[in-house]
Amino acid sequence: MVTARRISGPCQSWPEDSAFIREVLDRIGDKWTVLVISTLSTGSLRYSDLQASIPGISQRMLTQTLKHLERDGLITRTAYAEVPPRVEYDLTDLGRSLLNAVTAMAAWAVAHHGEVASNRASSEATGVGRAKTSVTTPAR
Amino acid sequence: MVTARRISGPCQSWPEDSAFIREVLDRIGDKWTVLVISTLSTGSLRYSDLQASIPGISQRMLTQTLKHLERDGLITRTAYAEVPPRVEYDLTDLGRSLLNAVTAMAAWAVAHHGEVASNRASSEATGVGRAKTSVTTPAR
DNA sequence: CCGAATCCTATCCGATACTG
DNA sequence: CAGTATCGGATAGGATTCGG
Repeated sequence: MVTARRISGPCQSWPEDSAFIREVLDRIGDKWTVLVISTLSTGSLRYSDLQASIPGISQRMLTQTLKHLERDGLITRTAYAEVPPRVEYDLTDLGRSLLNAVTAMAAWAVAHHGEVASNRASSEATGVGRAKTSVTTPAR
Repeated sequence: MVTARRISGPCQSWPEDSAFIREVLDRIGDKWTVLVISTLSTGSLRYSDLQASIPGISQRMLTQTLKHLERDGLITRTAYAEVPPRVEYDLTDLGRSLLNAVTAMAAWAVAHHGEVASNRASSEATGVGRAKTSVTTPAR
């Protein structure tokens, strides 16, 4: 039985909202969504601009990501029926609001990636996550 | 720390930091990490408590997630050499700092999931992400 | 220029069984 | 109680090719 939950402070854990959180994480957790959103933060861009601005992306993944974002109402797609086809993508207000949350995450990453890296290195040295040697018998 | 952003500035995209962002997203983007972190936010818990508090998780995924988090220095693992084995997990300061960013994401999810859902529904009705009917010829 | 469609591979993740 | 080991299905995502 859970004994230690809700010790003190404002109810931090989400009881039934976890489905929503996972829904959002499935979107921003994939490899390219965050890059696309952040690239679009400067203003509308066309398909080829996006592809050029996001180095390792394939057409398949760019198209798929754009469709998902459009479906969720985070970006808009505007196709101009011109002789050389032109399509522009832009963030919606909803997309921009997500950008703020994403940017907070990015700030954390930039601020703490060194810490994480050094922890990971020392863990590898002591074999924390690999071997079964870690008993870490506490002074007790 | 790095304030590193500017909503309506000229150059929003991060040139070389994207690797760090992806590193963090690979961690919090997986299915269980956020749940584990948020569950630990109330205080230290043992293995079986975590498993009970996170309904659909398997031992495999719980163990793997815990190891990753420990390796990155986001949680601590303390094993007591007792007759019934007891292991406690706890967030580090680094883990708590990430929790803040994650909570911001969760707040966004709770605040806007309705909007996203309705957009997705109307997109499905008009066939935005499925058919090739969407030409959306703008007035131009 | 902007995709769609197909193929193929690596990885994720759940279920199950076993150990100390 | 707290894991480890192995199998197998499902999926992400890259390369390539074709269409409008």
